[in-house]
Amino acid sequence: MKSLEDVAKLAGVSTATVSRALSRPDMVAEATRKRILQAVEELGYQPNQLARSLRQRGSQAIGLIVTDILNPFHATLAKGVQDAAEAHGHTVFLFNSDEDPSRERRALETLRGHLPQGLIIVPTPRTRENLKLVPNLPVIELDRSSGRENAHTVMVDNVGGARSAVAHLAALGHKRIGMIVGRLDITTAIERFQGYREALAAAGLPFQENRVLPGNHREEDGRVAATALLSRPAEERPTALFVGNNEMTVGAVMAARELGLRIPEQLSIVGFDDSRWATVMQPALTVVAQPVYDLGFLASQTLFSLLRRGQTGSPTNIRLNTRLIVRESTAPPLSAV
Amino acid sequence: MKSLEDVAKLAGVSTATVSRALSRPDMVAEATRKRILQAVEELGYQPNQLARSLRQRGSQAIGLIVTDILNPFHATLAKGVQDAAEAHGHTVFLFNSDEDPSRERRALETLRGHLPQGLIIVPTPRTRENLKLVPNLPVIELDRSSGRENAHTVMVDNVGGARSAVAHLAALGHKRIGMIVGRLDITTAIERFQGYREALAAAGLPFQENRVLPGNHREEDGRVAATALLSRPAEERPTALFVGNNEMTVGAVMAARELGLRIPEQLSIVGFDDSRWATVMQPALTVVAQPVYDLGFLASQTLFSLLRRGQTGSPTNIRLNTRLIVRESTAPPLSAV
DNA sequence: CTCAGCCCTGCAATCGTTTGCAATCAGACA
DNA sequence: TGTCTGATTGCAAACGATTGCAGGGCTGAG
Repeated sequence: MKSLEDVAKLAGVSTATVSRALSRPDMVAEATRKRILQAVEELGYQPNQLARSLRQRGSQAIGLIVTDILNPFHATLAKGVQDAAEAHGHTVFLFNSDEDPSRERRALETLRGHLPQGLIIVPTPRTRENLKLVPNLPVIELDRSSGRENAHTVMVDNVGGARSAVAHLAALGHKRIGMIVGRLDITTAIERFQGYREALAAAGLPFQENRVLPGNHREEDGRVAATALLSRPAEERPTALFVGNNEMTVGAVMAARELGLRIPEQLSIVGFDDSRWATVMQPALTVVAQPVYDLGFLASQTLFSLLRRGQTGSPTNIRLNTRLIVRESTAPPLSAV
Repeated sequence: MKSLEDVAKLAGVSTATVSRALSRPDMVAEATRKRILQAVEELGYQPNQLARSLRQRGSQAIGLIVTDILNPFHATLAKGVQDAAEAHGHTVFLFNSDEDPSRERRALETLRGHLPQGLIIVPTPRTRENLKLVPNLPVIELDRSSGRENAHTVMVDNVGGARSAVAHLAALGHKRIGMIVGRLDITTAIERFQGYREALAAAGLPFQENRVLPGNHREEDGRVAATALLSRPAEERPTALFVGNNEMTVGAVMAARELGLRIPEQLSIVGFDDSRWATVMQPALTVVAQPVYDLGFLASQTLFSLLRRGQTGSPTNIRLNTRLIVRESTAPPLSAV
């Protein structure tokens, strides 16, 4: 590795001048600068970020902690965040909490050692406490809320999205609409559940607790919950299902197939969050689509504008709209035909 | 942020002793160490990685550059790499080249500034030159080969995988087997293409150039290529298609649907690389499955054993086996029934 | 010709660790 | 008691950048 000193020697100046030539070009004379830049070129010099960050007490980096990088939803978030960060000349340190608060904790400890400028995090139920590890770090909460006071958040309109899904089912004539909801200690699940109930009420349908089952966001949970909901006698069985996240929807579809229920004739399904397989499967799935990439990109931008302006008084709270995409997995119930 | 000095003051020793108490416990007296550890605990001290790495001329981190983080294949690789790295107490700096050599170049420049211990990279066609930016860095090439001499590689048996897919089709009675191959400047595509030809030869089928079309690995390329191959008159049209990567397979399936070809009755399809939608779509897709997570995990492990032992003379070259999973998208051709 | 003022540049301290070397101290041994 | 050994500890110099301050040279005005 070449250092500032090598460049300085070659250009016949001091390291201070080289440093200035690179970071504050207007402070050094035209001729000197040219000479320095040439030396830089010749040696293939690249600044040592560690030394720079150490001296400046802060790196040109931000942290990103998602809960499941294998989920395309999170991968897309990560890409959005990275693209925006790159445009601001920052590096992203990506960590994976796997929904596990103790892994999240470790990620924060590691991250802290690298003196990031800020953090974007998809919270777990323990994020509130864990964030005490990084007391003065600007944080943007992404997709979910941790419940901290004055937190900056970038999320989608979960209530509205759920409402539109369930309203769609109700409009088709469904009376018995079930829901597979996520973990109720996570805000997205809570909000989607609320939207479900609001839409039922708006359609004049009764809310029945036994038509709702929780799951832990994984495919298998969706299958188990759907199997339970759909195994009941035909006259009680839900004719439509609203599923609270993408992975569980796969499970629900599989369960319906195993039970021999044809979609959409015998069962309508709406999922939350669009995905590759939702468009490829047959029948193609009706979903509440989220602007996932934008979510990540905006979170990143919000963080950077926060960094530029300093922490202003009032927190930023962004909600992006969802969009109902009606495909082939929803149709009027048999009885209504 | 607390520093070594804060801890030293509280424990009544010098910073040198604190440093040693943490990194080489046997060098400091039992009693002192206890006192220091308590001070560390009390202050919530966390070492500044930047200072440490600067001094040690190397960070506890490795770099990972993949070509498309949105592709679940790469996301899974990343998880494998990260899990193994974490087990070794290392951080992973993840970058995304998007198959773009100049982005790859920038990633390498950024990475270099952080003094990583090593690098795991999914090469692009320009990786050979780009790697000159990081002259002495231990590198593991993942999934593909860049063509560098003595490179360490961790890949799958692409030739064998392709052979098994095409042999399967031939055994079903297909005579006209087409292939959608990737970019022929990427080794995975070259090898899979080779496997395709070997299998044809082994089955006594002629190789016909006009049954093979290249694509750029994206869904759209698969659709275009498949449309071209399948639009020919029924008596020339391939009755089976082997597609060289996961994204393009989606496109091929879509194209077949648009052309009104029923799978598998009128067209058999085998894809390379398993995925979520391949199991969910109907008919479920027959695929050549790769041990993706293991691929990433092993690459990471290989890198760490390399770091421990130092660069030994002979390069490590690992090939993992693929596995043909026969589902519902392959059947005997109509003519053979 | 002198001197103020502006540009440009260099000196040297600093960021928080690690680590070679030297100093200190206690105990052992003759 | 004097010396030696070995275990602990501290001093101070790195690592490679940034930056406040001061100095040197040049310009132009008086």
